[in-house]
Amino acid sequence: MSATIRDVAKAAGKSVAAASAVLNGRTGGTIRVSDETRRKIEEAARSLGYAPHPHARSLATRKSGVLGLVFPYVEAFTDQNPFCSRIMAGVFDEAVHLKQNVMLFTAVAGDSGAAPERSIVSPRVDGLILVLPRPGSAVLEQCRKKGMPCVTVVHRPADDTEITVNADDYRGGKLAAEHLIKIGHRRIAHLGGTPYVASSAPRWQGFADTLRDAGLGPTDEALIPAGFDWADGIAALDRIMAMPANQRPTAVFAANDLCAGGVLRQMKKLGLKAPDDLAVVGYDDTWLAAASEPPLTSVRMPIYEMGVTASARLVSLIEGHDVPCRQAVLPVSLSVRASTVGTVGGADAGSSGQAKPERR
Amino acid sequence: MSATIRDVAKAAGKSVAAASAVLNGRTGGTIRVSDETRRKIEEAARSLGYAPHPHARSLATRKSGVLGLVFPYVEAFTDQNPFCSRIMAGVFDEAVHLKQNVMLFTAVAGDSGAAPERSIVSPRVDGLILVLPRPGSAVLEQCRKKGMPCVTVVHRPADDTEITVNADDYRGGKLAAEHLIKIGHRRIAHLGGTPYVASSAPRWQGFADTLRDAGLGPTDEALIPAGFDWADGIAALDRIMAMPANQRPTAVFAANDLCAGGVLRQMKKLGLKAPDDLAVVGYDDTWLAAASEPPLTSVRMPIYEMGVTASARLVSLIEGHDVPCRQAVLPVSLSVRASTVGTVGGADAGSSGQAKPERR
DNA sequence: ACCTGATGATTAACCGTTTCATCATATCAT
DNA sequence: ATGATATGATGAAACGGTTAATCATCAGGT
Repeated sequence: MSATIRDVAKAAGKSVAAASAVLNGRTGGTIRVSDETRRKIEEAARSLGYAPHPHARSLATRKSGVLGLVFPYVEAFTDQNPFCSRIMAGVFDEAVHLKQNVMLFTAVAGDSGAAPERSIVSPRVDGLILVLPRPGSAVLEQCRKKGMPCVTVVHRPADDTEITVNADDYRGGKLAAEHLIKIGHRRIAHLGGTPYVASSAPRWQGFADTLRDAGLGPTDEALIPAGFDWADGIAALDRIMAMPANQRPTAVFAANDLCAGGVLRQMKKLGLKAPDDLAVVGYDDTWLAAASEPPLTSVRMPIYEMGVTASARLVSLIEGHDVPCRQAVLPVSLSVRASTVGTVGGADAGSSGQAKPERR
Repeated sequence: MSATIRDVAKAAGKSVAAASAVLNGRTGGTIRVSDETRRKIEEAARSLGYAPHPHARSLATRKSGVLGLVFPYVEAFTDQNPFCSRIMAGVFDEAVHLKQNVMLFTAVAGDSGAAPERSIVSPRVDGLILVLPRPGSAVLEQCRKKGMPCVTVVHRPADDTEITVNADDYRGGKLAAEHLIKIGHRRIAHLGGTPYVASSAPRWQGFADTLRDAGLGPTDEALIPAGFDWADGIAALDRIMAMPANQRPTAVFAANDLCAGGVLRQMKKLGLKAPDDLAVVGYDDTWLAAASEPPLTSVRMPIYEMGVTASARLVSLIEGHDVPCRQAVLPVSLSVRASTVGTVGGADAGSSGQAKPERR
């Protein structure tokens, strides 16, 4: 059907080796061609609409030009939490920029029941980006065994040879605590602490250390176990309201924007107003934060940039350059909005969250 | 590095043809093997940890086992609108079910500036799913030219040979209008009508026809041009409030949930309450609808199912079965919540939107 | 003794590239 | 003349599979 390199060579009256060299710009090495030959081959390729067959090329070069992006569970794409989409956007954008393709996987057995790591870790991809909030992964182990380049995202590294991309979770917890302390709060709780999620512990650490340094505990009540969903926020608020009024926190630092949204929703239902009755800080600073009512103060996590970084590092790895600093930790910042400091900035609802990132 | 089929054959003391036949279950045809030989080959493959090289196989069989999923713009993944994520979820789930892989593309030139259709329409994939809200596409043309199997989603087909997956947009518009008429509204506007988006016209048609059948217009004021973003909703409400009170609609049918969310937000800012001051109907029935305040009545579009359908049809096409009914139109329904009928169903905020779809 | 058909398995071509090893010719210094 | 070097180009072997064509052996029927 489609023209092959042999067709091009024949049409130009030259050998396939010459054609291959010209078409790949590899004419500086052992193979040399005259300008005349180059012209003929290029002309033939153009007029035949030649495009190299990716699989044939991959077979010969042992490079596929494909990055595998692996999410830990099937619901990743359909989550309310925009985290996965934004990671994907960053990974994809940078991959395109580096002329790589992206193939999608989830690290759970399909209905065939076959072990997914066997099919994911294959020459189909040159390397893998693993989004791994929880420790341990058969795919990761398989990568090491087979020597497949691999970058983990939101993963606590098992040892320092692992290439990781994380946000500065400790600092995130610290920023939230500092902000709430600075605006006068004295009883502050964290909704979070999911034990198996890698980023939970450092966030709590940063938060707790800051409270301690300010002489404010942390008390036993400072950690209210909560997950990352809307429903977790609703449940958490109910637990707070069930506490004796004199122990009840005046501010909370939620696990993420979605959880914080649940808190705000439940407050509204109970007739409470943020920030007066309870100040609320979210995490991630997705567009949800800017769109919620009232707009949510949130720790901005550079999710898109984490995706970009992961792609860039993986490609470095694939090309054989060892990446300089194995464990990347991207900076976080605080977006202050009305859920902690009343109305800010006049008529505007605060900045717009992370809706439309720019390329670097 | 990894074991090849030749290694397996050697270890079993058999030919590669026999090994290939056994390992692919192709032993009924021209090639026959004894039980003894089969056992030896299977044993050898297991002990060597043999896995076939995908590219070598693809090269020989001219099938890659990869579906390409093409979004029209780079922001698809990072959009506030969960539409693209949900399509992707459906496509991916069904692909996994059918033992296919998914590769991601966007139909815009990367920073190389090269025409994307040349690299997307390639033997790298067996077929393509094109999410194409707007008419015309270089990728689509290229597909037809090269004979690559191809399914479009949310696309108005150019001719009836095109395989498409759509929701019943006409009925969606009708459902929204019927609902609002039934609960007593007489001046109803549609925020939408984006001319180049395929689904806009039929939605307006269904809406306008229903109004007409009820003897309610549509009047000139019944169509308020608006796009699909939060900001479009805000702008639309401002336009409505600028109208003379006796022409102002008492209900609006918004382009989608995001747009409806913008309307609700702006209403809150102006001290207006839904549904008393203005009833609002959204479209898509994503989780946004259930989570907004008040919860939004919305036309449910089976987005996830559209993705599933697209995958299933593409695989049929690839396998050579012509699909029975070329233009699939999936049913829509109406999720009634408090933004049109005050508090519904007592304490609950209405159903939960389309958060966690089940596999069929 | 000879043909027929079934059974079990192999050989080799092919898929479309890349790339190493080699070759032919011309130029240039000795 | 002769060997060395540079230039331009080619043939053929990988890469790791699939598969059509072929072959060897043996049992059964005539």
